[in-house]
Amino acid sequence: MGHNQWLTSEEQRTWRAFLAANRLLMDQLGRQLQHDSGMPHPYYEILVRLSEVPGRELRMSQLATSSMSSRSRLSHAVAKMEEAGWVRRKECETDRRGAVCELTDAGFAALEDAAPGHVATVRENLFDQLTPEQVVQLGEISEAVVKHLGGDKLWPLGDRQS
Amino acid sequence: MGHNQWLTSEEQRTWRAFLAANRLLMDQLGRQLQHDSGMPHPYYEILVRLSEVPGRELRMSQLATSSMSSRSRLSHAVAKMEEAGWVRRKECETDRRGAVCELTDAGFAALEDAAPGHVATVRENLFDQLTPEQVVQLGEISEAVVKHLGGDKLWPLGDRQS
DNA sequence: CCTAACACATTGAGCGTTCAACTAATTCCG
DNA sequence: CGGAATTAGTTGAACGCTCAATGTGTTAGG
Repeated sequence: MGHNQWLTSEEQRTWRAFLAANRLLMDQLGRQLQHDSGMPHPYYEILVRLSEVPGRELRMSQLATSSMSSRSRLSHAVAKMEEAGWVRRKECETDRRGAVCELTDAGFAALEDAAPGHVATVRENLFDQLTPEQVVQLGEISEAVVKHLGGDKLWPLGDRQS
Repeated sequence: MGHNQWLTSEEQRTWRAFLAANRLLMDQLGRQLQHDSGMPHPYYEILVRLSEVPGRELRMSQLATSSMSSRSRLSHAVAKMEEAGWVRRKECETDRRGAVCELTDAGFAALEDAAPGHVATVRENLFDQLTPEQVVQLGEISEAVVKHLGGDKLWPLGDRQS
């Protein structure tokens, strides 16, 4: 692994602030979404992915990686969301093992309902606290981490065309 | 709240990278800790706080805020860690409602066992991917978020003496 | 071909977290 | 002082996630 065994004091400081910021931010986001829209944050992310793709449907596998879920997590989540009527499972034409997950109109509507409050929370608690340069910096830092953790296959993050 | 309703495209990009980085990083950390040391990441953080304080004991309430737990979460967590023998509950002398949580020798040992692997994972997946300037930037960004989210009362984060 | 290895997706048990409800002690204030 | 509001901490049910195991379809290699 890296250089020494321990963190420098600058790294320590950063690490602790990072942990605190993340937990506070994510807790806040989750609370807001759950309270105002009755969905946990990961479900929201799944709906977003589906809503952005042509046909509003995706193979379970691609939906999993693009929403950073394990397959298992996604299965459970889709089961719940199917009960809620937000999503529908279909068989895959080209691979009989596969399943395709399709966003329903009700699901799209739920997403449209949830989005404004969610975005406002993100803005208030993150972007309103940062300078424009810091927004860029945070993006670069995050992309470096994602790149290392194999998130290559995530989506346009690398911003080549498409 | 903030300016407009939506995020700029730069903010969008940053936000998605940030979400991906966080989930990938935290999942990795949790997996490593659980696998190698049999504890979830939040428990590790609690042990760390206790280990750093004189007497290795803290009021439940302070332990909760300093580890960014809800009271309820901490109660459940301490119950589990008490079963594991890592921690012990004592009555509070000055407030009969209160409880004090004390780190046992076994708990300290468990922490010492877990630390090297954990730190190595943090280093490999975060700090080794960043330039020294980015480490500073991430610290500043995180502190801005923490400050807004009322993490004032967390701990020396604001780096006044103490 | 036909089997062995692999990939897709689901399932259930176990666990940690949340939320709301609750007990009990303390503080505030008229 | 004495009652109301606040604060400390716990509890149980509901729920999402992880992990390991399973079923089933696909691909590769002898």
